[in-house]
Amino acid sequence: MPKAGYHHGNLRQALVDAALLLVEEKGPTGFTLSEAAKRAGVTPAAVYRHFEGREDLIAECALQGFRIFGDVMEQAFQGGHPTALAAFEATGRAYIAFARQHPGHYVAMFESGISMQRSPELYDAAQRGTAVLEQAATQLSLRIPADRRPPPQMFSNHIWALSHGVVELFARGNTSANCPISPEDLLESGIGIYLRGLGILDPDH
Amino acid sequence: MPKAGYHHGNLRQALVDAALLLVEEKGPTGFTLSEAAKRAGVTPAAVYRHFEGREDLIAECALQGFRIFGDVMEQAFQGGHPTALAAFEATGRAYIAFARQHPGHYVAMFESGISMQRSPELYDAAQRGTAVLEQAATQLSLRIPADRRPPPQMFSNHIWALSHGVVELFARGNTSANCPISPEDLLESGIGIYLRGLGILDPDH
DNA sequence: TGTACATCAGTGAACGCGCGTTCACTGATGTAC
DNA sequence: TGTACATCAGTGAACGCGCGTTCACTGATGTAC
Repeated sequence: MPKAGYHHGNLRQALVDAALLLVEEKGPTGFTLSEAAKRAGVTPAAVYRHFEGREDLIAECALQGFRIFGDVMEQAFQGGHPTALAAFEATGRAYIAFARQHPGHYVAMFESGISMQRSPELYDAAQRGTAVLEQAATQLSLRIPADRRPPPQMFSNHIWALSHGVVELFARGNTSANCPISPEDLLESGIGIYLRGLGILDPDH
Repeated sequence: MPKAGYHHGNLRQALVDAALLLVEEKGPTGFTLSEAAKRAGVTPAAVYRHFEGREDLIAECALQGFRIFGDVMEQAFQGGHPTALAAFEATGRAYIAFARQHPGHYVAMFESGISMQRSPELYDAAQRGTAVLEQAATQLSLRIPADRRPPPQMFSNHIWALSHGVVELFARGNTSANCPISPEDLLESGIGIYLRGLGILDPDH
C-alpha cells in the first residue's frame, strides 16, 4: 500500500480526479475549485494545502494528461516498428483513443485555456506528445523522394489538426454534425486518403 | 439612416458586438452579461429589454456568426463555378478567412458550448454553412469514378475537421505549436495533399 | 511500551466580489388631437 | 404648430448565490524519549 496522507489518503490526486470528472461533465466553463473540493469530500480551503489555487489545479490536470498522452503515443509508435507506416497509423489511432478514454484530460489540455508557458514542466510534457507525432511523420516521409518530400513538421501538423478537428467536432455529444460513421473511422479514412496523397499509400484501396 | 432606438440607437446590436469582442478577447469562459452591458455603456438590466438572458445573448452571437459563415461560404462556392475544384478550394480558404476575420463569432459558434438544438433558427443557420461544404464536396467527388467515390459527407467532414483543427491549434495565440508556416498555407497544403489522395489533383505538384 | 510533544492536513467561518436576474421607477421619444 | 398623453428603453437599487481565497483553529498522525 502506497503512503497514504495523514487524514484523507492522497487528497491531492483525489482533487485532480474530481476536477477531471467535473471538467469532463461540464466543460471548461463548468469547472470550479469549490465544486472539485466538494466532490473530493473536502472543504475548498483544503485545496490550498496541495495547490496554489484554481489555476494550479487545472494545470496539474493538463500536466497529467500530457504525460499520459506522451506515454500512449510512444507506446503506439513503438520506435517505428514493425514498419514506419504501421507505427504511424497506430499513433493516429492512439490519439483518438486517448481523447475517448480521457475526455477530462483532453479538455484540460486543449480547451481549458491554460498556457503552456505556465511552467517548464507543462511545456515539456506538452512537447513530448507532439514530438512523437513529428518523429512518426519524419520517419514515414523518408519513403518519399527527397525532392518531393514535405517538411515533416507540416506533415505532422496536418495529422494533428485533422485528429483534433475530428475529436472536437465529432467525438463529443455534438450530434449536430450527424455523421453515420464513427470518429475513429472518420479519422482513419482521412489519414488514409492523406497518405495516399503523399504517395505513401498505393492508390489501390 | 436606419431607424434608431429610443435612447441608445440599436442597443441590441451594440450588445451583440460588445459580447463578440469580449468573447474574442477572453474566450468563452471570460464572457459575462454584465461586462457586455458595461461595454455597451448600459446597465446589466437593460440587456433584458432585448434578450431573455445571458444564454440568449451568446446564442444570438452564434446565430449571426452562422449566417455570416453561410454567406461567406456560398459566396466562395459560387455555385461551383468556374470549376468544381476552384470552387472547392475557395470554400476552404473562405473557412479560415472567416475564422480569422470573425474570431468572436467563431468562438461563439464552436466553443461557447451553445446547443444547436436551442432554436430551429440556430439549427438551420448552422446547417447552411455545412451544406455548402457538402455540396462542394459532392460536386467535386463526381470527378472520381463511382466505384471508388467516397461518401460526400465523409469527404466534407474530413475537410471540415482539418479546417477546424487548423483554426483551433494554429490560428490562435497558441504559440506553443510553433509553426513556421501560416495557418492559411497549412490548411491549403493539407487540402491539396488530401485531394491528391482522392485522385482529384494530379500527383505532379 | 507508554507518554509528551511537534507536525501539519483539513476545518469552519469569514471576506469581498462579480455574477445573473427582478422590479418599481423615470424620462425621452413618438403619437393623437 | 402646440399640447396632452401613452409608450417603453434604460435606470438604479436590491436580491441571493457561488466563487476564490485568507486565516486562526483543531485534532489526528508521526516521532522522540
